[in-house]
Amino acid sequence: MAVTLRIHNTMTRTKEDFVPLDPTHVTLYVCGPTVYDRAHIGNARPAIVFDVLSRLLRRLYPKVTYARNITDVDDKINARSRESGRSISAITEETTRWYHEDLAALNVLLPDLEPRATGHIDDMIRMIEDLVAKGHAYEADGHVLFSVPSMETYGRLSGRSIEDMIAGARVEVAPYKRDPSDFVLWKPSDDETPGWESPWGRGRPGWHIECSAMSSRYLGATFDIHGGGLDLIFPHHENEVAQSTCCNGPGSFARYWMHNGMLMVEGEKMSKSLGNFFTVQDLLARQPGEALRLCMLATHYRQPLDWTADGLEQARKTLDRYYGALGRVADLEAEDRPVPEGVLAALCDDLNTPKALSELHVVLGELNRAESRADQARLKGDLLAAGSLLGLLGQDPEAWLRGGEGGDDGLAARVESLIQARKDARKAKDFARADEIRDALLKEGVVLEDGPQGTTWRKA
RNA sequence: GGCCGGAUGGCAGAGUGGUUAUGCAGCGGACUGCAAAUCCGCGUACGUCGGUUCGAUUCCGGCUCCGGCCUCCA
Repeated sequence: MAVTLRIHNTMTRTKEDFVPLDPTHVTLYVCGPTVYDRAHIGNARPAIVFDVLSRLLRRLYPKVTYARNITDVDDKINARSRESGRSISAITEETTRWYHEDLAALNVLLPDLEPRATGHIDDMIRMIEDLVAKGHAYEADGHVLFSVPSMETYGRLSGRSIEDMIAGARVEVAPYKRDPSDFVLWKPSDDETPGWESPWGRGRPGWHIECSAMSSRYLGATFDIHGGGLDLIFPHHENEVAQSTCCNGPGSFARYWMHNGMLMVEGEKMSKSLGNFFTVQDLLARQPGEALRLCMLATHYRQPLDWTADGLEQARKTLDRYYGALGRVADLEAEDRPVPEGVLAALCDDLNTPKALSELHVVLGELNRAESRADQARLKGDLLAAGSLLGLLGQDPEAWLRGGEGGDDGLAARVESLIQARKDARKAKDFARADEIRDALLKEGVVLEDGPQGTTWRKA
């Protein structure tokens, strides 16, 4: 491999060379959704970012196992069930299906594994038993709690000391806790709440234990990369580290931690109370998924991303340019090409997607300038190779430019006949009539473009 | 209050101890019957105050502003 992948490791707060535990098999775990509601645009960011990472890893290494969990045990789900009267499973199954549909629209590939918490309760119970046996957890009042003071290095990932947390604690401390910073591994369930039999009675797991149990089951006690949103560093990931390393030994668990930045909307914090809360579904009604994806990749994953209508519009226009160029060479078989060096180098530099996109623009310019068929075929190949690594430019150019799969045939036929009528008018030098046809179509959102091979059309 | 991150041209957004991406918008030109698309050319930006340096947007410190986390939010 010509290039070295470098990634910013939250654990060390520095950019490091990525050296996998096993160069023949790279392992990646990303925190997936809690399935109680439609995915919002903030949920889409890690999905897209780590999708690009997984595509890149597959390019660089012979085998990659990417696991992304589904959290289907959670008190928010329980609350939703009580409010709506619908069963837990109906809610989680429907929400999971929505999640898959939304991500598919964003061209996010499925991970290799998508373990569900409810399928791994036994693994979690075993892990909790182990932690109790090792003196890192205790039972109190029907709960099992992780004993934070039992772990010397607690707080390393999030960079905070136990004193900081006590000083800043703004949550009342449950009376059964030995220490205010202890957190729940297992809690009792009443008859109305989902529960599983355990050595501590009927109950359900705490939030953090599922990721520790499932990552260890599928990727091993020690694996390469763990990803998620910045807001998960504390407490979620810190607690995962605590559970897993206390169970499996120091130095185990994730070797590199990657966290994506948060999303803002039109310069403001995204929140339901401000009414600036977009679901992926809302946005897909306005713009194609590929435009959302490009918009997401136009900002580096660790930076805060300001989601704006303007930015989304710009992303769509950018794709119009790419697909316009690809449409002009649609009849040419693309040469089979490696990913352009500049694009690959940018992605290998801590997933610098904005830089990669600027390199892609260079290729676009070259394609637009290319005169020979050979150059065009080569550059088309470059564009498609880079595009597939980023999860972009995979559509049929004509379908994109004419408004996607849903375009009605009637429109196409009507536009074609008007183009013919305009052609006749132009031949007869009746430019007033020709312009009239063009203007009328433009009012309907159809743009005509006269080229050397005749007139083509696209949606505005 | 504690901990962390950010501030780049009209906008978005990379990057760099000295030659200053990329895109959008704008301006000029080529092409076109006119457009559109495409191509060519143009804009010398790095919050603020100090320090280090021959030289700082880039390194260090103060300040201001913005954002995140502080026990179940991606």
